[in-house]
Amino acid sequence: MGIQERKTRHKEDLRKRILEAAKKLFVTAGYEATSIRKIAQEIEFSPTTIYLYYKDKSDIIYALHQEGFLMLRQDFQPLMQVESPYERLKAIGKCYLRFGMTHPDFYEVMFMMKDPMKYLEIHCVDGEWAEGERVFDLLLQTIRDCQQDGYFKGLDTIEVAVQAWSSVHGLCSLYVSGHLRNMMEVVLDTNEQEAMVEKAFRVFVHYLELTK
Amino acid sequence: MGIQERKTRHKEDLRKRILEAAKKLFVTAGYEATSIRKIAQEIEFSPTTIYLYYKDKSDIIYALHQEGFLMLRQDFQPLMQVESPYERLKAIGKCYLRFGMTHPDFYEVMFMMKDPMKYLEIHCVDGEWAEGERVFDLLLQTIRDCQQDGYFKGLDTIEVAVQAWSSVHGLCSLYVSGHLRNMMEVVLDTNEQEAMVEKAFRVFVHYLELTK
DNA sequence: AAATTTAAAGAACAGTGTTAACCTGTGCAA
DNA sequence: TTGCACAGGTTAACACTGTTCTTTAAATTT
Repeated sequence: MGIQERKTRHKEDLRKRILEAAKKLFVTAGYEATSIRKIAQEIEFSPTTIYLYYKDKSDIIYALHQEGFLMLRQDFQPLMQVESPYERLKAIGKCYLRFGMTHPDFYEVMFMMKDPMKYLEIHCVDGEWAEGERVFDLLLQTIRDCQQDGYFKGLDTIEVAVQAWSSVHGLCSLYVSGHLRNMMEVVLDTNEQEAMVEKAFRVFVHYLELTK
Repeated sequence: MGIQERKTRHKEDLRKRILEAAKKLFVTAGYEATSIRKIAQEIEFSPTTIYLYYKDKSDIIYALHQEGFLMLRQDFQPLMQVESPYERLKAIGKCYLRFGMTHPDFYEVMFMMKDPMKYLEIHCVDGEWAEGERVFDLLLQTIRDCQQDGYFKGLDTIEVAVQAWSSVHGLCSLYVSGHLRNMMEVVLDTNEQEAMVEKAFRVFVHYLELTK
């Protein structure tokens, strides 16, 4: 049935077009400005049509959430080739920071907003955050490798991983939310927060080096 | 003019009652559920009356933002008596974490939401985030004291402070947003994230100890 | 050709922040 | 005492939001 195929393909196509329109609005105008009606206007369909392809708005932003994780994993992939575990760990940290700073909107959806996490709790069985798990596993494995090289002696792998994640996430989220910027303007009157993020990261790396 | 006084006092009173109603809704139902109309219903006034006392909604949430910083500073105050700078630093970190975990809604407004920061940019001259500055100064001074005791040798005070802030903020925000919870459920099937926050904090403290 | 399924749209509901226009009672000067 | 200005408060309305119910129109199947 070639007709059936073409129809389902067309349907998948529209589903994709909705997501593309949502992403366009999302990255240009931010989450606040991304409404169902504006998405509909973008693809020249009725707002209600969107509900034939996505359950609700949180379903769409969850799709973006997943797309963000795909991007992040693709950024991470080449780093897995780095042989030295510790250098790999540093590279992961740097890469994570760069991702957050170059895609602040995606970072917000992926790691800061409550909505996508609530979506998981409601729609999935329980905590089926596969995308997050995959990325975290990369971190876990790298830290395990570091421990075999003598780093993080006597420390629990998971605890080290959560702490490391918190540190880089803390920098990213303070950057994305604008809190770092405001603090910088007050403490030292500069708005070169990018430089400060890098410097703070280096301080963290300095701490890690002491564990060997 | 006793009458004039009573009137202005009554006006101040209503301004306070609006904020109290907003806070009540805020802590019981979260930010999302705190609407102008619901606040008005709570104080049994018309929604438009609120606009006679607050410029707009962001003005109200900024007031809550400030109130949160007042609470945090009050929590911090007794810690300033701790003589040992390093013990004081640890106490500040613990206190910050506890604040975020016991008042997640306030923490969100104070350190995670973009709105209050944007309010500052628009309404004030430029970066007049006095409340944040005060708290950060406490951290800065404590780290300076630590450095005199031999900690953080060869490191920049501000960079150390930003890094420390990022680390505890990272833990808090992952906790508040629910991301830590979801990750915990996947990696190790437990939802005792409070314990994990504490453990990750101890790992961080362990790092800091190595700088001496 | 008739019946049925399907995609899309229209209208509407309940909610949001916010503004302009309109009362309505109080205080004061003529 | 009358007229007036002004404060505090409300009503109605605008322009949005996400979402659902009902309806239309086209395509497919019988």
